[in-house]
Amino acid sequence: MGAECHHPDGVHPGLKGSALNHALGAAEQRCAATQERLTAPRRRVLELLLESNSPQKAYDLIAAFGAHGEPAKPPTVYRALEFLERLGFAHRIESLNAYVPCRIDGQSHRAAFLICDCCGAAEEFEPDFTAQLSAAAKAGYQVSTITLEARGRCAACSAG
Amino acid sequence: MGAECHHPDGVHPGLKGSALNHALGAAEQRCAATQERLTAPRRRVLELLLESNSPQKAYDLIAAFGAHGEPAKPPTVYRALEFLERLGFAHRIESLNAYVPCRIDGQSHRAAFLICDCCGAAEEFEPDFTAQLSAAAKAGYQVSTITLEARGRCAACSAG
DNA sequence: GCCGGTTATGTTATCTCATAACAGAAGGTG
DNA sequence: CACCTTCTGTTATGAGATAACATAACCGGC
Repeated sequence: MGAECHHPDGVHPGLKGSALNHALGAAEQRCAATQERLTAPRRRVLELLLESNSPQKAYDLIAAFGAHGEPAKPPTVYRALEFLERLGFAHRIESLNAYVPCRIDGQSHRAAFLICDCCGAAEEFEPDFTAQLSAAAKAGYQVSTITLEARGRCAACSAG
Repeated sequence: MGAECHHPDGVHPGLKGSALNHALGAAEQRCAATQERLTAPRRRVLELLLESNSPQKAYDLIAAFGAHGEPAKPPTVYRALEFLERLGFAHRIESLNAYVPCRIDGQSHRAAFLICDCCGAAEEFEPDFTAQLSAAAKAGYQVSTITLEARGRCAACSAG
């Protein structure tokens, strides 16, 4: 998936087989616990995100949606993404116009990414926004969501 | 400019008259100091950003570009924005697909914004990325740029 | 069981955002 | 002024996202 290099895709290998089923099952459970429905298109989009090892563009998901190569209609996928983001199953990476499955347990409403400009990997990490939230409070802002995107080179690409 | 409310546009009033000319002059000087050229279209786009009190969409700039109502062609404005971003005169706000003039002196390569979902204001602040940079270093990343966008409500809209 | 509200999907069309590609003009240097 | 480099003008198209409306599935009360 590397845009500029041939380094291993590394960090998040993409799930398959039983690991994938397990992740989807966990999502079902989390939905059931909150009266939300993981319907077929939502489940399919989550599956596509989990299977992949790099951020996926909406139109990649649209193209890959059908089991036998038929694409989805754009609203189908955008609606599913909206749902998955709302429940914290997926994140949008603004600077890439792309989507990733959430790799961190729990629904934090906060996302932070290390994005490798070389291999295209996007690693989610647990952000410590203390400093920024205190700056926001000082300015009188009530922050509801906060995202951070750091661009650079991952360990493998720095070394290579 | 408020999307959802009628609060004062507040934080960054938008420059005009001599303040605007002064800001443009300062930009000229900074360009001259580094062998860069603040050409007519670049200067015009910077002027439009400085005049406004809220983040501007690219096509808003395109529409407002001409002195007598003639729009610019898209590449004209996008090229100017690219230049202004490169030199630190402007920032793109990813989550809005919009642009603001840099309100902080010096060329930091770092931007952080408090964005009010109520009145649409975007306030730039000096970020302290110590915590996140240390997390990135721990993961082996070499960070080149980093952006942060916090959504919420500004002081005026929280009060109102 | 079936009615009625609510939520989700299917479908068409369109809108917004951004860039590729290439020709020509302007600046700067020997 | 010849050359190279950078910037601009122009046409066309590609990528990303949503509006609007009709239909279908779910689910609670009765």
